[in-house]
Amino acid sequence: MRKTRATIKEVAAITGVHASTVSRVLNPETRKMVSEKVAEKVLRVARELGYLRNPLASGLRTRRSHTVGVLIPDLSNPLFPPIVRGIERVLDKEGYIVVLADSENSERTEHALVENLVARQVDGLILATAHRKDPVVEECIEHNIPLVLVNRTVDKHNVTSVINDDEYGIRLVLQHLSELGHDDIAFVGGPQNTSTGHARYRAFLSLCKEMRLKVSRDIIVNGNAFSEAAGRAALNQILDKSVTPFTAVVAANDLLALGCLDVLAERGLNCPRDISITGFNHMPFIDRINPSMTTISIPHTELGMQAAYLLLERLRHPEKPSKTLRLRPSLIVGGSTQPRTMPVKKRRSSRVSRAIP
Amino acid sequence: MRKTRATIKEVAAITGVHASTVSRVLNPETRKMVSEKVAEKVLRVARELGYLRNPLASGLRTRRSHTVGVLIPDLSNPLFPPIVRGIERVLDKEGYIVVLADSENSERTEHALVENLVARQVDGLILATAHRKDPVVEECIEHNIPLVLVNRTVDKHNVTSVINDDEYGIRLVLQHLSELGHDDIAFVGGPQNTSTGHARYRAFLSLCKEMRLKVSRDIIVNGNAFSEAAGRAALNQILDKSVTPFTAVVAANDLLALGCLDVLAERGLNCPRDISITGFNHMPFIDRINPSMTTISIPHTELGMQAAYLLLERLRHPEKPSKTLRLRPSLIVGGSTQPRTMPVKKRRSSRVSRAIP
DNA sequence: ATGAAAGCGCTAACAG
DNA sequence: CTGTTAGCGCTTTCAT
Repeated sequence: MRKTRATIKEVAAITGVHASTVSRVLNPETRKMVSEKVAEKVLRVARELGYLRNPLASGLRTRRSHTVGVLIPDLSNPLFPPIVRGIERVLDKEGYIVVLADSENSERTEHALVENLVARQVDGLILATAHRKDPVVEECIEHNIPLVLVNRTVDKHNVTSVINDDEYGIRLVLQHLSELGHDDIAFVGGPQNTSTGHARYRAFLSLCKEMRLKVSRDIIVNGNAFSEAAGRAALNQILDKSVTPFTAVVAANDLLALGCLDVLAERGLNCPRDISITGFNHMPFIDRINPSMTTISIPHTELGMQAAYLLLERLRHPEKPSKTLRLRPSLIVGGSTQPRTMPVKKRRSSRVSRAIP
Repeated sequence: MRKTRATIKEVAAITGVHASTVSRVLNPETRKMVSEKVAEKVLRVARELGYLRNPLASGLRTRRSHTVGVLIPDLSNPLFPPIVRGIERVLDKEGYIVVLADSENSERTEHALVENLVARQVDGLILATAHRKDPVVEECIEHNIPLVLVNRTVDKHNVTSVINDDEYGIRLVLQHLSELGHDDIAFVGGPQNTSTGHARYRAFLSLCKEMRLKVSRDIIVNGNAFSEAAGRAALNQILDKSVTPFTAVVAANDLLALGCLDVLAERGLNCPRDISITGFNHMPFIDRINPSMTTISIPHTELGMQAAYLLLERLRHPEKPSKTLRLRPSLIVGGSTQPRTMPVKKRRSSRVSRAIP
């Protein structure tokens, strides 16, 4: 490669044809308009010169940048890297590049980033940041920007999205606990302004009913974040204020579950002997902690790949209706759950011992 | 925003000035060439129309895309997300966007990705993929692409890079173990074709000498990857073939250390009672496993941020000589290390018990 | 099947 | 200070 890259014009000059012919050859869609002979020659010269199409120039002309923006709330949350990877794997193969933006969980940042991406003519956007009511999503819809949500949905609009089947995940967890004999089950949920937090909470309520497990509101608390701190706070609240005894805790996410684990340890309770805990998400290395976590494994990479496929489809057929893809998770059984051992009487006393640590 | 975005021309027409004047106003560098009055008017109109500069067009003209490519070998390795985040935080503030590419550890992919990025006129590249001899790096240098390496260096060229001070990290680890009374220390290293693997290995050797710790080649094995499997293989090899007893293992990375932990458990040895283990990198959640890992915490986000700063500097002053920034890590003491308890005699017998599990 | 010409939106000389 | 002009590299009518 030389200091300044070869242009279509140079290829044309050397081949002895006009620039537009070269353009036609180099563009798969118009290749057939040119005779075999000329095409071959052009291709040869282009290769010799190490010609690379300048996407800025062609994008300026065609208004397509072959660039996709991906917005992530927090790349250091282990949930997202595999999603990004899945997205990238697909998009790269299709000749798109991925512009990654990490909003660091700030909605203002998010807005600015989207604006920036749109200014840069991204062909479409994949958002992993969406809340149930999300102004940024509204904005994209208004401006008619091809959009796919991943791991999230919004309430109002019917936006194309690919998500985990959270109800099915909660079902797996409850079935597992139920088979182990648990039927007084506490719930430590996630923020209700996210579709995942909401869906898992709703699923817990409705499935408990369906499976004839007791539902007691005082042992159900939704945290304000998917974090260890929120998990600690929620379980502390339950243990301090509830009157209903329980033998298991369903957490809406592994981080919440870790927080719960801490609380039990602090209060001298043993997991799983005294209380079983389940997580959700199957974070990397979550099975290496002690006790290893019983949790729900979500196909994150697949989530990303499907999101990319859906976006490509949207780019090619913008008129098609949007749809939601739900991927099935699976249960990972770890050491954090075990058959319920304590008879009802004992549980009461144990509850007291928890309340007065 | 309307269907089609406002252009500089429209702003000019409405304001009653020429397009170039608008351009001058909108460009910070040339703003002062225009009178206050006109500038204000232009700005107002631009805001009203929701004007956003088209970076493709300006990039085509100026040959600067304000885009930076970031190449990562494996985003699902928890090492990299914080680096990417740091890069992004800085670059975003400076008006650059980050095109992320994950080579999935394949050199061919890496080559293709770089070519693609270069074709797209990225202003510069940050590579976290570099090997000690790296053809892609050579390529970038040849083509004179502003380049910064992060977490890696190459042997041959003097490429701007920002890395962890691995020697200092190993020093911290050895000091810690030495203070605990260990002086027969095994080493499970990483791949020697990476600068990190190599540096930690060299540091281990030289610092053992400096600190008067015994160095026995039969309890020093370098794995072929920074992975749990490689760690397992290496420690198994040591335990099966070595004759030198040891009371501690220094692993070049947390994943390797995890593999070592597995091997000990399989062989009925207890960490830290029988053998202390140290990791390197301070992976998220590594302190939640059992025993929690004594390891070296690397300022990953800072690594990324500094890489971004160095790249910006390179873009603005390409003539300045390249330099290497070394960031200081710190020691995190966990439960995987404890004072050496076994007297020498006992160690021998314990070695036998390891060899015949 | 190919060439000519125009223009995507912007910036940079050059005038004035 | 501001307008004129040209052109970045490519695609796309429209002719031929």
